[in-house]
Amino acid sequence: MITYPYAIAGEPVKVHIPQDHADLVEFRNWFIDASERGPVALDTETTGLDIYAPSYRLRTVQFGDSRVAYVIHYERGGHFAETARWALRSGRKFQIHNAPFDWAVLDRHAATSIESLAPRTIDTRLKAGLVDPRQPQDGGRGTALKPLAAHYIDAAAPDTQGDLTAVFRSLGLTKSTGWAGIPLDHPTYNLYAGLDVLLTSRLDVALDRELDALSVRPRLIAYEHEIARICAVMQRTGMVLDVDYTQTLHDSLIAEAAEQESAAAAYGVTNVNAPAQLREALTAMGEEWAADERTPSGMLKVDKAVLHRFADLDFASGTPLGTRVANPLAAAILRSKRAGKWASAYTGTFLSSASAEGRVHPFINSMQARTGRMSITRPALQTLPSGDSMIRRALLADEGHVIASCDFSAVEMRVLAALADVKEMKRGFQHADSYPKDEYPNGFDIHMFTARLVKGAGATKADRKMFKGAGFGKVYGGGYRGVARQTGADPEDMRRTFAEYDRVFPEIKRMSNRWQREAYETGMVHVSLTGRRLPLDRDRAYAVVNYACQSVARDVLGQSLINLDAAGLTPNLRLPIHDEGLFSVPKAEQREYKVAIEECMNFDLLGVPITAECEFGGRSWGSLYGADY
DNA sequence: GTAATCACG
DNA sequence: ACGTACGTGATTACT
Repeated sequence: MITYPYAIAGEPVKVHIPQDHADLVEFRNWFIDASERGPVALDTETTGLDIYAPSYRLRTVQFGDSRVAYVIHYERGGHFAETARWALRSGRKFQIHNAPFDWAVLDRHAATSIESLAPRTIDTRLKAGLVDPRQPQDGGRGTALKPLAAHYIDAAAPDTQGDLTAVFRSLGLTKSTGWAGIPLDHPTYNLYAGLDVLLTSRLDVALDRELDALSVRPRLIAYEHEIARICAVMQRTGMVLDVDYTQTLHDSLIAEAAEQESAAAAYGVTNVNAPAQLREALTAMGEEWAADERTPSGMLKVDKAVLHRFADLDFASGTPLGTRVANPLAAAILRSKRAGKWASAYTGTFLSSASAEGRVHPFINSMQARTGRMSITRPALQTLPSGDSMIRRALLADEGHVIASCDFSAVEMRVLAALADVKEMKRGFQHADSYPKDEYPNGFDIHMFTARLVKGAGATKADRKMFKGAGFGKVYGGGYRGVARQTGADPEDMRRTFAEYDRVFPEIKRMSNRWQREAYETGMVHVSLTGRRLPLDRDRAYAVVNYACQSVARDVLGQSLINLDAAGLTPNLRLPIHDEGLFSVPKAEQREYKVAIEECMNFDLLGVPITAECEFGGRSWGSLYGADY
């Protein structure tokens, strides 16, 4: 046995590295004892983040408690791998920091399924997010192990990930090649691998104390673990990539970007992504900027809106306006930047992240934003272009299946009505089905309802648009000026619309004031309906309305995922997209699935019906956005 | 690392 | 008393 002594918070700890069969037996004996006393901390070291790539390897599996850690060299195979799998499958409880990552690794590379591990996992990252969800850039500690360990355990705890990159460099490796290339016996690598579980073990105890002191509901913690499991299974399932289509599209986007870039070069622009060059060339062509077309640092803006104006194109549709002479450079920049971005952010990542089986497995972070909202990365499948179907066309339902999308109808408005107990708004949602068909030909619409409430039966589409803007303003905690700026409406008209909105829905402002007052009294934290802690920025307390609505809307989606899982629909789930679930459904059974899915996504929230409707497409996701396949 | 930009709900 | 637009991820240029 190789042993590295260390100290955490002034207490001696040991990191053991078994070298032979006898050492592994010693580990087994420790594991039996330790796991009888309580949960054991678990972590893995791997070759990187591309879990589904053919060359991926699981290098070590670490187990530990507050005093002792064992680093099992899984990569050596034989008894080493066998011993790690024995412990993993013991049925014992584990503490993991950011469990979904290790679940995915162990599921694919250590034959231990997510379904087996998740019910006996405590994720310290989830717990930390329930204490304070803010990321470092928002004034929080973030939920990485390092800052949490520094705060809760030992301010001098090493930055095990960050310090290793320095070790990588000293070995002639980089941040990306280091994890695969560092020798398995490297002392720092092994010590830090062990420290991670020692810190996780101690962190769990500290977080339990904190959660208890803050009266965070145990039910909420359990709920988040369920959602994390469902999202981890979604990641493992992944989505079918139409590789041939994607490659062809990728090549044509690259060609388009190059072609338009050379068109721009004729005007002296050698790099369309360099704002300074664009400003100079466009100024030289006689273009002029309005006073508000400046970046926060005061430079002239050369964004999509400005370039559309110069190119005489409608911002939304991209069609020629005929209001001025179109600037050919602006048009070339727009086309080149769009094609270049789509190739690098979308088709390129699809191709480079696809597994050998031709599926993409995005990382789904089930609790990422400060409101608890989920995020999806590598690739960012929540942010694919929706105005054009070509990118979504690359992603397919399974063989013999079609894509289905089930999205909530105006969920944040409904949540607002429920939370603030907005009488008239609740009445509208409650009777949504009983209005005459000629009043709402496309189904009930809250914005038209509001317009009619104020203007009577003669309310127009233009009225609806104004009240829709006001509704969004309320949900975002904005004012009439901001909404007017965003929507292009006249500020004076919007001011009147806001006043009328407040008159028919007076509860919103009252609730906003109450929430803000309560937050000031209780340390700038709003506790949501589900018990989630939502820290507020002192100078942006008005954002509480948005946080409350966005966060409860997220929990509506979370509850839907749990309902879908209970109904056996997790194998069909593909992605959670804020107010929508995306599914792959057998082509011949659409009718049955529609009933089953909608059953899981329709429920009551404090007297307000939350409604969702399933829409079916063809084989590709793009079919829901106009593509013919 | 920060700023600017653009994609989404 | 007044008024505040919310939350993300990814890429590229630049210091």
